[in-house]
Amino acid sequence: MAEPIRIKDIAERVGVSSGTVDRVIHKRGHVSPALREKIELVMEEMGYEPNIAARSLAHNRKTLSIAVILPDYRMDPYWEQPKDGVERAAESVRHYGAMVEFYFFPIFEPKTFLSAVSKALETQPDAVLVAPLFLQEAQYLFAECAQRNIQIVLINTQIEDDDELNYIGQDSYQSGVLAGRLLNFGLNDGDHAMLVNLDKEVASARHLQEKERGFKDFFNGIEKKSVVIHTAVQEDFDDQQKMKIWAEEQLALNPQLKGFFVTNSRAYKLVEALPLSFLNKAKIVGFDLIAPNLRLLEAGKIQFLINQNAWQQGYYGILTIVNRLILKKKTQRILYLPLDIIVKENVEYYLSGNLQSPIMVV
Amino acid sequence: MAEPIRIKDIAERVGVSSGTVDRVIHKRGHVSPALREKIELVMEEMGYEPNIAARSLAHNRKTLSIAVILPDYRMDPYWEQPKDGVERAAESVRHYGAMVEFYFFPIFEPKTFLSAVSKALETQPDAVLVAPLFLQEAQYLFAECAQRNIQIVLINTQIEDDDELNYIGQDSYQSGVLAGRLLNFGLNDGDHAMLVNLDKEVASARHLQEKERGFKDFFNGIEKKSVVIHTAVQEDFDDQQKMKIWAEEQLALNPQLKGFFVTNSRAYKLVEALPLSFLNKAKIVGFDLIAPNLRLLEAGKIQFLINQNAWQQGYYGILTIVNRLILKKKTQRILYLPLDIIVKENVEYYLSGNLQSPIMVV
DNA sequence: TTAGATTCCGTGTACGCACACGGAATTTTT
DNA sequence: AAAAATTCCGTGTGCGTACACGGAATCTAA
Repeated sequence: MAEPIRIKDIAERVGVSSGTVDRVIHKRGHVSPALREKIELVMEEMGYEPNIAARSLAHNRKTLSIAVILPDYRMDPYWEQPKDGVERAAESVRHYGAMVEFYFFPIFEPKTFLSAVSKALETQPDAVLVAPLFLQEAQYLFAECAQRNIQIVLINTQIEDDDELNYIGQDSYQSGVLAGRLLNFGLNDGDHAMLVNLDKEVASARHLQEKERGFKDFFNGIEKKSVVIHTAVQEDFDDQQKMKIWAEEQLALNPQLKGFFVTNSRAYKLVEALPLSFLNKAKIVGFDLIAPNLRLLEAGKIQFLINQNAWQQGYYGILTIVNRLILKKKTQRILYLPLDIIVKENVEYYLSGNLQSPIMVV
Repeated sequence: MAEPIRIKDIAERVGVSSGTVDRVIHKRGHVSPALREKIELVMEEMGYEPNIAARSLAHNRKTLSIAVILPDYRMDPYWEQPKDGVERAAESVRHYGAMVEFYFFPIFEPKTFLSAVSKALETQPDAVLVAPLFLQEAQYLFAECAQRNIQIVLINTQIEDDDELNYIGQDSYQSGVLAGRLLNFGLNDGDHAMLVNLDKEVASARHLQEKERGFKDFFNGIEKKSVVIHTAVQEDFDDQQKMKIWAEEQLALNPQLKGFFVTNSRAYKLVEALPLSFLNKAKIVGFDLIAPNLRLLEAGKIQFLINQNAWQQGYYGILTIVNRLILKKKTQRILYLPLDIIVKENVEYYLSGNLQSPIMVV
């Protein structure tokens, strides 16, 4: 077995001390250009790989503070997942000196988002993990972080930018296409289907638009079958009365309606509003493994759920930050998490907690 | 932030030296019972958690040899996946002193399996990762390992045992049920479907039987629809001529045949044998993301692939061994990997290589 | 030419843990 | 009761890295 190369080895090879090599590795200057190049060359030649264990042992007196800005999980079960993922990751990296601090804001309230951002930035964090639901307000956060040199990682909502913005989450367009395919399996020629946005205008419509685009593109692309697509927005998803009335209207207007695609985690709200008689033959595709959806999946009222891996968004978000700032590993700027297709038979494997144990995180 | 508890801390608290605490931690004896209990109590109280980085730094001179016994990947594309997973994991844990050595045997040849086992055991490995395709011959391996105190981890084929056998892979029964559900989506009342075992008798039929049981149980459980299930075994899957003839026979015998479930990764062999005219309307469910299957999925000739996560079986297999024997972490004895449902739209996320980078493995 | 400033580089220590070694205390043997 | 054996426990060193500190070499200015 090839003995791992140590700093000492390359130091001896070059004929300098390990301290000098260290300065080159960390680009701390105070090394003559000629020497530096020579050392870099030898490092390359010998294939030096830092010993991560030793490294983390050595400089573990540093502490890394991470501010996590998320919608209040008490207002929407979806947001429990990233929160739980963050907590789990925080636990795993605690001995690195990484600490996370949560800043929750009521969903749908841009102003309180801003005040959460302010509070977070006041504490001078080294990094920020955020779900930038509001485009406008997020820009302010980005600007501040860029200026103060704060590492920033986005989850849930992807915002394109010239800057080095990091994103962990789903490919919205592709998830729309996937939803199209799944719904299509259950539909016959001539059936109608409806895409439903159970969300408020104020929330960043960006990723919902992308899903819509993907969904429609799928149905435009298929042959041998024609399915008519309707779209609808319903902001009053929390008012069960209104929902029921609205749902019945839709069914009355479109007797051919056989399938629904709910673009976020609120499929259960739609199911609760639909008449039972319709549910028996309806095909419904939604998102996310939250409790109310899971019950309906189990009961056969929802056919497919697409897992957005919200838990992982939080988990990998924290790991990415620690990887960058403490372990100094390169990490990819954009990480698209898998679009898991969930049915009754495989749901248990995705209820966060299965795949976490075998992974060694030091 | 709560300062992490060190050995030194609990030593001071008890009034002994760190060496004594160390002996208690590692159960190395030479500590009086009274003291031992006291130390254990204080460890519990203070919530001591070993610093894994320091630990792995300290005793990294040990080397761990792992023998990996798998079917020859050159004979079946499926077996490239666990091999690749093993190699990737081996690379990740190389600096722990873990070394893997492969022992391949021609698939379907129990005798050469035995000779691979012999060769492997001759090298006195500390652990064995094996796909125990042949029940009888595997028992010999198990007995030897138990006697020599060699850690053993099974992948692919689960063999129940009183002993502490470790398994990483799929839940075969459940994957059969899942296949049933997926196929069912595309079938109508009165359609016929066929379960096909493209395998040789000699291979452990165990997990194939389980899949069959699950598949049939699913169709027995559904209401409102009746689907007739046929089953078939075809050992000459490598002979394209025979396959074509056989396939046409089946179609002639059962004109109602609309769907196929291939119980292993050889769905592409069936597709290659089926007439094109039939393929356009056929529903086919298979296993595994190997190249020939992927092409057909892309082309729409295969509707669903169930991912058995063969790559992960190898990867986590090695990680589990290292976790146990080097990092001395507890690991679960049985790890059922997710049954991923793969269609054209989400396949790219599962082609091993996406989720590996953000994970910190030291 | 020499003192002072500056650039460059080597030395030493700490991180938390594992383990070898040897000393002290206790028990057993003579 | 002294010697030997045994049990019990403390000390010290090394793992590979990060980084503070200070010494040596080079350069600048007088």
